[in-house]
Amino acid sequence: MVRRFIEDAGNTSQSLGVGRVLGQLFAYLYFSPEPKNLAEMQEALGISKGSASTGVRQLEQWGAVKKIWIKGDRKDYYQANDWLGKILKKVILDVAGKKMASYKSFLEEVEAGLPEMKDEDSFVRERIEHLRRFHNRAQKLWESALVKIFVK
Amino acid sequence: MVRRFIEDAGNTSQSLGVGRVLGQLFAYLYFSPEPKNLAEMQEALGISKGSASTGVRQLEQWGAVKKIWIKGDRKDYYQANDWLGKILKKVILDVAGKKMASYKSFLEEVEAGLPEMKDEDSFVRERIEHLRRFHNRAQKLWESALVKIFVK
DNA sequence: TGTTATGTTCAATATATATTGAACATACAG
DNA sequence: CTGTATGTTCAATATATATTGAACATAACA
Repeated sequence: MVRRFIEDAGNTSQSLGVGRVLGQLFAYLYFSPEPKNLAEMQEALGISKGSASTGVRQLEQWGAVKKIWIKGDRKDYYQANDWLGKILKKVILDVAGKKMASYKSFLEEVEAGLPEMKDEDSFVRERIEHLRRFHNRAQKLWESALVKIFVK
Repeated sequence: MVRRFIEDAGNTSQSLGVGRVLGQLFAYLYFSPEPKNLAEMQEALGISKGSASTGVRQLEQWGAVKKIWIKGDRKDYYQANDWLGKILKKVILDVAGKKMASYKSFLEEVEAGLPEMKDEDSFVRERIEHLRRFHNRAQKLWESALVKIFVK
């Protein structure tokens, strides 16, 4: 049963756009009472060493998982946190933030190209002006959303 | 210059996760004073007939573009709308909505599997309970966000 | 210090997703 | 009704992204 949940979680994380492994890893740890090491994750999920290592660190960066030291054991153990809300916020901030950045750099390129533009392209200039005004509003909205997310 | 903007828009839409063609198409129409037909789009962007057709209809569904009839001409012409805010909202609703749906169906599967679960898995049951509570809160938040987006 | 167990990196590869284009559908003109 | 110009569909293919795994790094211990 739990095996199936993990499988489903992998499919879901995949369609959410963060790759199959992350979902599987988190679900595996989330449903495990004891912390697990990389070898166990690899074995349980049938994934590679590299994926387990990379994936679990990504989860850690999102605060989805914490590292546990077990004395006398060289291996790194990991356990899922269950602050689901917190985790989701971080993931959204991270993912959406990257998208924001990509969009912003597009706008910067447009603005950089603007001076080179011939005067006859007044329609284009106007549209760019619209775009810029929209960008300013959207930027402010996004920043206030960031504040809300962080404060709450 | 405008050619470059269109190119950039394609790269941006790609990294935003909606494919290169949609960005190119919208930018092309957004910077064109006159409406354009499918053949022109195809020609200007170097894309296939299929892509032009499919892409422009997707844009239309998002309200990013409107169809124009020119009398005496059999072809369909399209023109960009410049309600950028409105468009962005629709796109986000659509994209995020699909993701929501995928996540929701995951949760449904988990709930469906629950009765089959052995009693000894009390830890798993507890975690599922957490998950469900989180889901309810998140669902409400999402719905209120929907309302805000639609009302404003 | 050298040996071993573990974790990390990144070029090669597999997988998922977007795009193409040829076959098909549609509708207007003659 | 037939021929032609246009739009659509979807299996094949190309592209972008995620995953693998062998080589490398690191640190604990003898």
